[in-house]
Amino acid sequence: MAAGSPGVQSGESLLFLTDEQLRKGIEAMFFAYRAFTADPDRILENYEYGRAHHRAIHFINRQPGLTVNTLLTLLGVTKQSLNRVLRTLVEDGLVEARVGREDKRERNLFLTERGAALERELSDAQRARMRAAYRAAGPAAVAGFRQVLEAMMDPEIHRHYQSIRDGAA
Amino acid sequence: MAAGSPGVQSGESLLFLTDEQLRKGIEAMFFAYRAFTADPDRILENYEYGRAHHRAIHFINRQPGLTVNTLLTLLGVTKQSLNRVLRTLVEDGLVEARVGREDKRERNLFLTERGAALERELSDAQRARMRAAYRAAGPAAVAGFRQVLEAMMDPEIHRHYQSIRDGAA
DNA sequence: TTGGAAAGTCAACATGGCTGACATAAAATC
DNA sequence: GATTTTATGTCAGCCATGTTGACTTTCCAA
Repeated sequence: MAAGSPGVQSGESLLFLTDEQLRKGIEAMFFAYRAFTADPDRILENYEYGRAHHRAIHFINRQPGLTVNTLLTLLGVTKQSLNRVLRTLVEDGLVEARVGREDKRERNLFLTERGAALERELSDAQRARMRAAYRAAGPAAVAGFRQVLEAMMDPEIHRHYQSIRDGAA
Repeated sequence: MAAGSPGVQSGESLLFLTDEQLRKGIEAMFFAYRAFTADPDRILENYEYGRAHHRAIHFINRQPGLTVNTLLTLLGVTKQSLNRVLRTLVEDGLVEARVGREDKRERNLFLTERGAALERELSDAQRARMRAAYRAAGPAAVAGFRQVLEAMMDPEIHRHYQSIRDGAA
């Protein structure tokens, strides 16, 4: 592993690929992600929920009616983990799981009014921080931010991401 | 909460601040961070360690001789949580905790050769993904990526980040 | 009608957060 | 010199959330 050696430079500078630059990116990801989750986490403490509930609520709001299996793929956890979370959300009346119309084995997930209210509270907080960061960095930086993040995702997830990226339902 | 209304546009377009754009950034952060941690996590499974050990090793490698308290601040966890991790790393001979020279209450943390070897294995894997993403996105995008992440951090952590950003020791 | 997929459930376990309480050593302060 | 504060370590226990494995129910489709 040729540490820090960007190799012979072609036309464009490759200095942005040094180990030093990569390390800065890695640390920035760590610190930024912690801030990114901090606001919703604080809100969730007031309820009896955790980050896992937030994620489920987010994607159900995003694609109302999505199946458990789809949600499983998006979240990248086991059905047992997800089930524990979904059960409490359904019991508490934040999520409704309707039997599928075409395939009755499937469950289509929807937020109730209460679920939507919590989703709003959580995403308002998360968006506020993101908005401040976007504003501070400017539109060109935001474009680069998204480009790098997309290039970092696992290809299969990136396909999912793209397919839901531009349309709500 | 004026959902999606960027308000009256001044000279520069504010379309990048719409809720839709923010939502894409939020989801991109989630998916990218998962990929970001996936490679080290896979390696750590072979040892008996977890993500917490990785983080400790990373920062000890970054600032050899740093104190437990400093590490605590960087990681943002309780001393009990960190202690559990540090104890196993010291017992297993990956980390050395030397009594402070000036203040003997302090412990200065260093990686042993074995610790440094694991650090290299982990960061090589993490850098490989980051490098591929950087290369795919290009230098301008990388600059924007870092800008947005820095703007997203909590101010206090951002100060820490900046102070160690450009120098190794 | 039967095989297999989708979903739900139970049990058990690991990791890594947390709090609270307490111990020790050393520095700092009175 | 005595006291307080600070840095660290440690024990015990709790919680959230991830895991695997085994099993059941439902129901589509061959």
